[in-house]
Amino acid sequence: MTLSEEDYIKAIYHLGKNENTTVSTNAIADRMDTKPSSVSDMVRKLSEKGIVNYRKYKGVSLTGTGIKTALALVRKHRLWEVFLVDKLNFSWDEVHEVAEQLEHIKSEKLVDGLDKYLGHPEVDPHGDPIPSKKGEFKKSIKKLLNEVPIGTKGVCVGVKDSSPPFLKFLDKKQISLGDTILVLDKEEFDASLHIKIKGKGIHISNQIAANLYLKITE
Amino acid sequence: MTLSEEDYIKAIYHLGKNENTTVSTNAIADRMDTKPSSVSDMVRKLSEKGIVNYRKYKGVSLTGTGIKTALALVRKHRLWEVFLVDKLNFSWDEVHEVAEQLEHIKSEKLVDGLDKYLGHPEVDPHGDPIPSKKGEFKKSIKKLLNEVPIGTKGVCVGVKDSSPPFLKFLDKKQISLGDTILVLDKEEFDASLHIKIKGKGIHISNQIAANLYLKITE
DNA sequence: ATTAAATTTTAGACAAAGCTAAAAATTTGT
DNA sequence: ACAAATTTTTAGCTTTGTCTAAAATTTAAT
Ligand SMILES: [Mn+2]
Ligand SMILES: [Mn+2]
Ligand SMILES: [Mn+2]
Ligand SMILES: [Mn+2]
Repeated sequence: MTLSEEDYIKAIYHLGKNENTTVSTNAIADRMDTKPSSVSDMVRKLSEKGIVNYRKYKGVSLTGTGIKTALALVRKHRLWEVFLVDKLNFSWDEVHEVAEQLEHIKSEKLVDGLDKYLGHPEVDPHGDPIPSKKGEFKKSIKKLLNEVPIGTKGVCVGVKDSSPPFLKFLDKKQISLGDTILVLDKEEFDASLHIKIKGKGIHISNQIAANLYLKITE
Repeated sequence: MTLSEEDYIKAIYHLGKNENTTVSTNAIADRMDTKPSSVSDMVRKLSEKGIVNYRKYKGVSLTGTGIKTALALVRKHRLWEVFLVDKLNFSWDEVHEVAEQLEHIKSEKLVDGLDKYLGHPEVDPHGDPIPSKKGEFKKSIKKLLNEVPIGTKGVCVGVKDSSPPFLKFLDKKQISLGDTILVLDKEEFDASLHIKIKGKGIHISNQIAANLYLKITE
């Protein structure tokens, strides 16, 4: 499998929304910053190799082997992201480009070793689940922090309100994207939340929570 | 710089024996498992890019930029080898193939982060020196263990006698390739050696020492 | 139901990196 | 010194992955 083929497989996988819905030529071209004609060529080749199902003009989807291949790549990509953040102190937004390269390194022993070394992590720094060696993984969903039940744990992955005052306020409260948040309790009076973040408990208003997206696994 | 170009640059560097002697087309082809005609093509291309000095039929050598590029690659290769052995418990002889891939990952932050994370190692698991970020590094030489002065430290990199009895004996003494050895003392009587290996001191005959190669830096 | 618009595929070219076979240059042996 | 052997280069082809422009197909609109 070439590097290029692998990137196409991943793109088809992600566009299929973790389901295995059929995706269009243009969608792949857009995502990969390439031309539709190049996609047509590659998709025909992958089809001949039995990695995708493809009928001209009708779109493309991954076969069984295709899905397996995609999951192995996603696994590698996300494990490397964990490595970069946990061990080399990369920040949330610096990991993707490098992981995009590292995911193509071919060595089963390396992936297994990395997985073990990192303590078999279940999610990457963006809160996305890491498929197991066998390709099993939990679904993840994105929700507003004020809408999840007490006891929920997830990764802070975005803001609804991106105005400077709100971002500045988050900064003051030391809440950053990529932080893991655990909902400890909710006040009945004003629906404000007690959460655990970066090891310590803090108290935030419902209004804040209503503007923070959490990625929750399972 | 493409992956292929990088591998050629490294080959030319290594064939130049860490000096910058001129190397032949066939030597490159042999080392890279490719055909001389392919080498001719690539060498012309690298020459046009200012990475090698090349006169037809007269051999090739690295330019200043060529050497800098080669050293950066060697640095990455050897840092990854340290990572694989120290952190993921790869053995001595399993690292090369994977490092051959990892050395091509492009990210300055990654290399710097890795270097720091590994504690700025000076030699790789084979006892070869790791160039600094600026391209400085110490020379290394290979000597028989019985020929080095007291106080010498190096990596066990090979045996002179590779007969089963000797190898079996090394195994019993728990001396393996890749081990770091420090010469503590030498007995005047029989020139036997007290060495430190794997943290503890042991005593070995001169005959053993005379069949073990040590790679010494500086 | 046609026509227009958008999407997708095909045809033809190109750059990178490799190969084989043939030609050119250099080195070696006598 | 000169023929033979070896080394190196060139010429011509192949594969992979990309592109542009044109043709084909599907979808949307009137
Ligand atoms: Mn990638
Ligand atoms: Mn991620
Ligand atoms: Mn390499
Ligand atoms: Mn090495």
